[in-house]
Amino acid sequence: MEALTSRQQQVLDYIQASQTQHGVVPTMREIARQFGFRSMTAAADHVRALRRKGYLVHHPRAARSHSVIPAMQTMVPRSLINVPLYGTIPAGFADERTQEAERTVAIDLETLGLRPDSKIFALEVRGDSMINRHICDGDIAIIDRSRTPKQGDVVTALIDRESTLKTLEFENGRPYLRAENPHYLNLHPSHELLIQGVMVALVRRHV
Amino acid sequence: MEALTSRQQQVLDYIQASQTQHGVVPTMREIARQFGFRSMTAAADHVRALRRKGYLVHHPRAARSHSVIPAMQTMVPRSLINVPLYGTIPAGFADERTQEAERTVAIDLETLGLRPDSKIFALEVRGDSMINRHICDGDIAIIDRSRTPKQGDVVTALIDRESTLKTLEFENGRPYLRAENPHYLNLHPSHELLIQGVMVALVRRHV
DNA sequence: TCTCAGACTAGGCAAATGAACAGTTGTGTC
DNA sequence: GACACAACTGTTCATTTGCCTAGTCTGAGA
Repeated sequence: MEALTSRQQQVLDYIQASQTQHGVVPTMREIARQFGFRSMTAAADHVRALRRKGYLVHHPRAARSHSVIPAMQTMVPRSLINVPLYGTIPAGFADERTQEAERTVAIDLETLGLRPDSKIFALEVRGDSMINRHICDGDIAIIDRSRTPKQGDVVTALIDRESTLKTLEFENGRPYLRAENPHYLNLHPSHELLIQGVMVALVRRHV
Repeated sequence: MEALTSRQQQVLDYIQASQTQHGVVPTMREIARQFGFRSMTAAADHVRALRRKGYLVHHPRAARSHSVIPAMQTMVPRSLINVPLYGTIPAGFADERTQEAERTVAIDLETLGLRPDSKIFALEVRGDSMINRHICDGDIAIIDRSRTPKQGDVVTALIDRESTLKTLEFENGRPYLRAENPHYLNLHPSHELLIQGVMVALVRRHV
């Protein structure tokens, strides 16, 4: 894609910002006013240059008909979903409980390399039981419920009506949960092990 | 939200479809033509009803200025941006170099608690020099260039034509870069310290 | 020095467009 | 029957808006 001059970039940015903020593409006169042009031809020149270079398409003679073609958007169609973010997962959570989530996180499936049909939710990490796997208190774990857990996976499981993050291990064919911190004990379930999902990604806010 | 008549629903669907397919909202005359109305007032009446019932907003007298309000969008306004993801940041990178990024990452500004005017890019972490701060090889660091680095911040700085992630520290008022791994040496810059940005978040793909 | 493209000023035309007014028709409701 | 309202027709008007012509200025190359 042909490079833009700094002024052309400014105009493109303004059109794009106006489109997302007001939902409407600016007219030539609005562009001219925004940049202090006393003539609309200046704006028209820039828009023409942006069209020529392939950053804009438009329907001739139609009002406000410019469409920005963000390079990224056209090249990589992004699949974005909002997933619920739980502080702690209550016992027996199910799909219908989605509205109980306090917050949501926008997840880009492609960036994280996930399949579109994955069943995703997010869980805020409590404590430092997984610190040796570099999962810290306050981190947001992205959990896939549709994935079948394998040995060594970080999984979230229901223990004493609270869900905790642990590493799934096997001993003599029997699964148990290993904490990645020597101060924590491993959990050998007496009955059935209730795994809620496999951690597939992690997001950390750095203050 | 007030219910729509079937005809109003059809008009709303057409406006919405036109917006996503052509990127442009139809005019009154285009709506009329689509439905075979011989008068634009019919279209105008429907659009007016949709406005009254809260399904559309518009800027009076502005052409093609109707915006559909999908229930979801109005409830959760998300500010999502695509940021360039660099493997390594070449020396002297600047705004114009954006197109050199191999990939992009979709970032939800709200989830990460970032200001909308932040200048963000992403950097793939190489090596384990920050392992004691739980930043691993392969992690994606989200860097804000507009933030002023403070003591203790994880920053990316230009060392020997390669950018590395380090902790910013001060000794006798002079800044230096500390590695969070005892096997790595701290960097005391001889001349000027070139800090490219402050790490504000981290994303990790967990296989 | 000449040329060319980018970035503008100035003014104007014609098409595109929203909106208003005055009606008509059908459906349901009190 | 009176009334309200959705769903239209037909027409006109005032703006809004894209786009055109003509020309200036400036800096980078050839």
